[in-house]
Amino acid sequence: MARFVDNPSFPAGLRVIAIDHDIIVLNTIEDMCNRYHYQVTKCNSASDALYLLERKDCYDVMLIDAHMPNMDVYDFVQNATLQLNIPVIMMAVDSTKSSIMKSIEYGACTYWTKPLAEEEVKIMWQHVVRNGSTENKEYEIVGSLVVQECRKRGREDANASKETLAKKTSLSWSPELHQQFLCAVNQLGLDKARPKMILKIMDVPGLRVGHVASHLQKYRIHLKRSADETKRGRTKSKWSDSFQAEWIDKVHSYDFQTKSIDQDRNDNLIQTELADQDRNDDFLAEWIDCGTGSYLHNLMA
DNA sequence: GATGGAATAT
DNA sequence: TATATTCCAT
Repeated sequence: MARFVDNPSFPAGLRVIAIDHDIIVLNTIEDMCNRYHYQVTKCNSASDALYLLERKDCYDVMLIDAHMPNMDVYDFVQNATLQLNIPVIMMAVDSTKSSIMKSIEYGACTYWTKPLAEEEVKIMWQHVVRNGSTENKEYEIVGSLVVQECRKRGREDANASKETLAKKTSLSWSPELHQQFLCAVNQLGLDKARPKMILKIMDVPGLRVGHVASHLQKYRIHLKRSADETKRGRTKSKWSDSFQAEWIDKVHSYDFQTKSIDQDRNDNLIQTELADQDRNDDFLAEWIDCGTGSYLHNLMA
């Protein structure tokens, strides 16, 4: 975004990558973009798209056909948005509610029905501005996931695949995401919670079973350590204490103003608030004990 | 083959 | 350390 702030000619020069298997569509897009002095790169195959997107920071916005041959476009869009932090606009002839919803769910910022309306192209830059306003030096915010940019920039081979894009990011378990995780775990019961079910209950776009499995593993280790400490009579180890405090503090600072849309989650937050008012110290213990006492008991036995 | 979980790598 | 990935058992 910085490149636009002091640029009086903006949005002229907006860098657009258009991906569609149909050359005619690409040419139409190019014509329209030219009228507004956008700089267009046309691309009519999945492999070209991957190749062009290998280098980051080359485009401000991506237009992509929802039905590219030889490509799982939704998966691609998901990975591309995570990695590139640019707005993605999906295009298709059909505009059923389900396809629009799916596009948005996978990270597209909007969905255009073909043939494209010139007005849409004209105001395309607004999506870039909106996207940029959520920009942060360290994080990209994608849906409800926060993804840390990968620091390493290893060389990549030419046959870049979606994995190449996907592998560069790592998920950060924000307090709110952890909260959702806890809700799911408690709903299932800690002893019965399995990654796949947790994932299903959390229902967070882009979150994968591997993410959950890894987090669950860490979470169990934390619980076990905490239980061991208690067993040995040391009230609370500095370590587990700071872990608890960290989550609690972040949850507090995060969300009590921005209530969740999701009613379940809202309820959980309210529950959290009440627990906090009553006994701040016992907050996490109460929360964990809810339905998971037996697991803790087993650990401590 | 799908899944879960521990071990291991990054 | 946090998270991702691999490896092995079920």
